[in-house]
Amino acid sequence: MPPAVCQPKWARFVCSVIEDSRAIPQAHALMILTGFLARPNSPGRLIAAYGRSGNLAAARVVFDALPQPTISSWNALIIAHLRNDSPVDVLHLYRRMISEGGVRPDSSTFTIALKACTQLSDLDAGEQIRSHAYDLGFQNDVFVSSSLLNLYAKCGKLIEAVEVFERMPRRDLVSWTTMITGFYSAGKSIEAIDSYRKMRAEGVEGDEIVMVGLLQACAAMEDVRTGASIHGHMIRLDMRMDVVVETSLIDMYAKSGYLSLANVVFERMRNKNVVSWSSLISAYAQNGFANEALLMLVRMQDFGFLPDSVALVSALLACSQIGFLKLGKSLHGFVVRRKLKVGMILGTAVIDMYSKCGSLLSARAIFDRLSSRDLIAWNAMIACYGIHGNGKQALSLFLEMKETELKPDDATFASLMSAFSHSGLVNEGRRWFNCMKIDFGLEPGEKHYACMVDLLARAGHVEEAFDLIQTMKIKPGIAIWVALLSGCHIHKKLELGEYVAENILKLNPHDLGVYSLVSNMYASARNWNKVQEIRRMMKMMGMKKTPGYSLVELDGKFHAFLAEDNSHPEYLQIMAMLERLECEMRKIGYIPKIELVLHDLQDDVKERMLLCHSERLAIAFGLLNTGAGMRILVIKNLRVCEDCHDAIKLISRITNREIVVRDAKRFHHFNDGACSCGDYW
DNA sequence: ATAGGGTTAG
Repeated sequence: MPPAVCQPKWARFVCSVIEDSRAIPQAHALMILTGFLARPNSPGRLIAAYGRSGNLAAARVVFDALPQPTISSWNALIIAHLRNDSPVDVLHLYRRMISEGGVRPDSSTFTIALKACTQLSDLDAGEQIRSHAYDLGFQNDVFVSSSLLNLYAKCGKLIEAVEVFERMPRRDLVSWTTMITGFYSAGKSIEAIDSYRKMRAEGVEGDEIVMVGLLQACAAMEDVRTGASIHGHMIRLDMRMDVVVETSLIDMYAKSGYLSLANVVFERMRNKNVVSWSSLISAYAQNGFANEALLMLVRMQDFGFLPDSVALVSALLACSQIGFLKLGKSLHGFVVRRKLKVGMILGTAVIDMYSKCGSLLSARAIFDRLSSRDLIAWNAMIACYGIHGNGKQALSLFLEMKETELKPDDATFASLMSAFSHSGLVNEGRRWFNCMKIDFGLEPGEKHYACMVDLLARAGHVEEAFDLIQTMKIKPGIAIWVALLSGCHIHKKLELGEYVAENILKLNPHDLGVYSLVSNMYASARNWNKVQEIRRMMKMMGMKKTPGYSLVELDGKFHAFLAEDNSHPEYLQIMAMLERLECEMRKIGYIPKIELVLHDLQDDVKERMLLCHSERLAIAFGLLNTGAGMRILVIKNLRVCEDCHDAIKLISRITNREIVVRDAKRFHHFNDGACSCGDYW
């Protein structure tokens, strides 16, 4: 034992050195030599220091050497495990402490144990801890209560959470914040904002952490007004803006569609981390700016940040949107090389990327390799088969899923029904549409009805489709009537068609495509007055057609084509190619469907317009710039017209190429004069 | 001595 006079010195020395993780072992040795370790709180300090430095093993050695660990040592050891992401061990140690007896757990013991339960979403363990804490008289402890409140809220037990909150004798900023984020994570954003108002009414001042919760709630509601006013409030009060707050601001602006504001916040950040970069990438990807998202992925690496799985998921989403298979593949490779765990979210993103880039088989291979699959993963894979027009596979996957303990939801059925509608599987469609309601208790929504009407009407069961619409509890929207109308058009049900057309016009559609469908209907019925009227309506309303465009990738660069687009540098070669092809096509029976062109023009001008549809320009460009036998992938934002569909089939045969076109609804794999959709689109 | 509330993704 050192002389008593030395102790304060030792204490100061040990305490200062213990903050430096490299010096902990030396401090440890000194503490043993000097007997300092025998002081009541010293082992706790040492264990905590080892815990902070991530050296759990050493923390345990110190603890195990204690003849009679005090509560501070127990707590320090438990906290060390919580800090090092071992919530399972936290509960383990907690139970060991209880069963070994000798110490009385205190408020922080319960607090930590409850936090571990929250991380594990283990409500049962939480209940045990709660009852133990209450037995020992901690029911009014703010720390225990807010930890319990958090556990309930994060596990979706909102009623219990509110109960705990209301029983608290004293509510401080932390308990309010817990309640607010609890409401947010239970999907009750309005209640979250309301709670904040109540908190202020009780005179509690907010800090930057509670603002994060509020911003998340605003983001969920896409309420930029409230979000921006919170932002302003923070600036006025000169609150500390740390990375987390700023990232929440970026997310709030992005989710509300204000990308430029999100970008301003991002550019002004003094400290950026991987999360802030990821949130910006996600902002761009979610708003359809694939190019910007991918640029940011590159830029973050220039700034020394390695993309984490969140950034990769967003980048994969961007690849899906534009059909960037090459980059998607190399991102997948990056994931494998970095040995990132391909969890469900990343796995589903990879599946979605392969599928939307036309590689259905790769998508399935990844799906089969996932170690666990949740509902979203299954839904995504079923949707893959759907957009590729493979209804039978979609169904068999659905049946496989039914055998798991997962419960199909409305998204599952939306994917399944759309798969049926893309494959013309009428009987299966009828059967599972009814099953959805009867066996699964799911009320079909707009999407499900639209698929069913489309399926029935196009298969010729127009009246049945019409009857189905009559039984709907919700008011049928434009999509449903349009599905019925195209069925009427195909099957020449002119009388019903005119009635449906009237219904559609009453709903004031804003899409010019809908008007041309209606106009075509009237033209088939030889109702020229109506055709004229619609033409006048279209002019009067000054409606612009959504410009159709097609994308094709070459050497990592994307080339975009509009219809009749002469701006591309290779325009002349492209046109020459298309004319050459048309000549060949006519020899094997191609007749341009000039009736699809609505304008009052000479026939040869109409033919020319068809020839210059964006997908054909993109395909010709692809043919010109890729070697024989290479597959061509074209992404189109609108649907492929009937004439292009015919034409591309012939082009695939003449050029002996596999041509894949992804349009607004689905994939068309053209090969040797045929299309995978079998003209069913 | 230690402890409760916060950011991004399919």
